Amino acid sequence: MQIDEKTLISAYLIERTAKILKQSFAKDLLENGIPVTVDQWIVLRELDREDGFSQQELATYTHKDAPTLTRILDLLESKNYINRIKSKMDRRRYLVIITPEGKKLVNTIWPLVYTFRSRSFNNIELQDLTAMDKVLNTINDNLNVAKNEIKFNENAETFINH
Amino acid sequence: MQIDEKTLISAYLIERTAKILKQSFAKDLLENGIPVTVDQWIVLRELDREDGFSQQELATYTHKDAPTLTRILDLLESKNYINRIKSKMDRRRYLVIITPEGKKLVNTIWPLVYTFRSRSFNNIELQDLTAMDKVLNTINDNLNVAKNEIKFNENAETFINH
DNA sequence: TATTTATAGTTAGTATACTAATTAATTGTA
DNA sequence: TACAATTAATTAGTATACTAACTATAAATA
Repeated sequence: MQIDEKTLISAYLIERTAKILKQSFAKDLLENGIPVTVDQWIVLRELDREDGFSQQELATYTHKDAPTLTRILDLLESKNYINRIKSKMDRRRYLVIITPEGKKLVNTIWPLVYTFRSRSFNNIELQDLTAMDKVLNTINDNLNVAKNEIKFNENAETFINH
Repeated sequence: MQIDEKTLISAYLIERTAKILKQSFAKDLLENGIPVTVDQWIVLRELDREDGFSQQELATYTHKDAPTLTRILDLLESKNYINRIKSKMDRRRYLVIITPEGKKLVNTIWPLVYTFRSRSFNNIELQDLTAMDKVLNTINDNLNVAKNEIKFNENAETFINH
């Protein structure tokens, strides 16, 4: 097998696996009657970790753009899981706060996440995982995207889809 | 570092890299004045490889669902890159055909793809790539999705985002 | 053959990614 | 201070993913 064909399959696998990870966890949420989507969960989880962010900060941490975050927050607010509070320091900003109901929902979801993670990464050897991370980091470097990014090992939890 | 934290970072990297691969190639298309999106390219490329498929077959090969494919074909048809021809054997079906203009566009895009692939997979060692593929295949197996899938090495080209 | 069931494709509606434009408020500067 | 530039958030529009419902046709079966 030639290197070209090899990288083609690898790129396919990266894209396919990312899609499957998201779809599978979405299915888990649905089957457990969780009334938020995967992307809403990402935002809610971050707010549970620490709230009072401006929307801009929250967008950065969750790797969502401003318009997308606006709509996700609209949905979360209509379900009473978050609130927007006008900042007194800067009246252009809102501080985004998670509600008690939001915190309660987050606690319901975490066990599903842990189960999902151990299921998806079952039977994988640590040395292979290390090699994969090396490849993925290299691709990211090659595509010149890591520069303004928050370090992976500090903030992976705020972006990952589950 | 514990295994839990390790898998968290790995999952983050998979999802992030998939996103970056797509975004970067989309940027390449845009900067080169290519008048189709990445997903339209995926469909067009498959039709250039072999056309005359029904939409259902095309949907399977490109990993798109029927409504998504309908809309992508609508866009490609309005740009005169493909045509739908009513099947005489089964009048529910269309046969999807690439036009000469479509073929011309595909030939314009291929060089961008090869450049993109070698750029993104630069500085990567073959043994690490092999380990990564092993991990990704295991995750796919763990999430029970490989069963009805076409074998990766036969059809990666039809799905990959670039 | 008539009816039921299944299939191909489309349409409609929601959620998210992305770009561009808009509004309101703040900051920088002449 | 007045004006210009910047920033935070929203709104609007296009593209795609996903689900559900619908139309037309074909296949299965009573």
